[in-house]
Amino acid sequence: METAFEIIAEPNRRAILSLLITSQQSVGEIERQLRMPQPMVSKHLRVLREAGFVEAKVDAQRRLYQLKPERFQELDEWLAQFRRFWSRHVDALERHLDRIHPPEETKKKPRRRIQ
Amino acid sequence: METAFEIIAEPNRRAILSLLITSQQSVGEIERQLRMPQPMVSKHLRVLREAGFVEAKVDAQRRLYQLKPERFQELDEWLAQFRRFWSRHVDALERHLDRIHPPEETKKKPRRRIQ
DNA sequence: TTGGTATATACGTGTCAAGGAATATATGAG
DNA sequence: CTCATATATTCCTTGACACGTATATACCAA
Repeated sequence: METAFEIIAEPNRRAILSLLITSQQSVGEIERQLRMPQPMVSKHLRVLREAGFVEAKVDAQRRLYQLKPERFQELDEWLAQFRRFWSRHVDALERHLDRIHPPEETKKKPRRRIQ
Repeated sequence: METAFEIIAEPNRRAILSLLITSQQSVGEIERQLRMPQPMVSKHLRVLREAGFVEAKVDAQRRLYQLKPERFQELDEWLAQFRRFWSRHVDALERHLDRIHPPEETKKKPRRRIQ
């Protein structure tokens, strides 16, 4: 279990990460919100921490976990390779739809010129 | 193995996907470029095809595989949740670095004003 | 038909990680 | 100290899946 991809392959870990977007959370808070046994939460948090997705601050008996950005950027960079590819397709779809159903004259979202 | 995340957790599958960015490829071409046994290539391609990451066109005995965009967009949407979070951090880091080591007067990349 | 090339599938095996249960460690309160 | 709360760790079992080998299927050529 080394790559960022393997880490986020696990659904419960993704759930934890999403929870932490809003704000830092203690283990107990995560446990309650996700209705997950506490040892399971701790184990997933350990994986996330060792992988660099989160970090923990000590607060008395509690540990407050929060996101760290680096690994997300790494994922984003991999995806970026494909972005040019799929945006080509979005453009093609847009052109197609525009032909079927021409865009209205709205000032707000100027449509990209064809060619 | 249902989610897009599980599909791309496998390194060989990511390698195949990256290969296909440039252009469509036959199974044999992938096999040679990745130095991977042919049955392994076929099996990973099956997973990728059933998951909607690629599609195959028949060309005589060969199958030409190419990328499909939808699942990539799905991954991107998940990552997007975190983008606002990590860009906050990039900004903070930039401000920090600027304080340590003030930016030169270069016309090309105007630095964002602090506050 | 036979043979050759290209790709897919089936089967057996080993590894690895997720999950559950029990227990350990740490900190605070009284 | 003792008890309670919060979190971490250990042990075990089980299932999934990646891989290798062998074989099957598909298509073309002669």
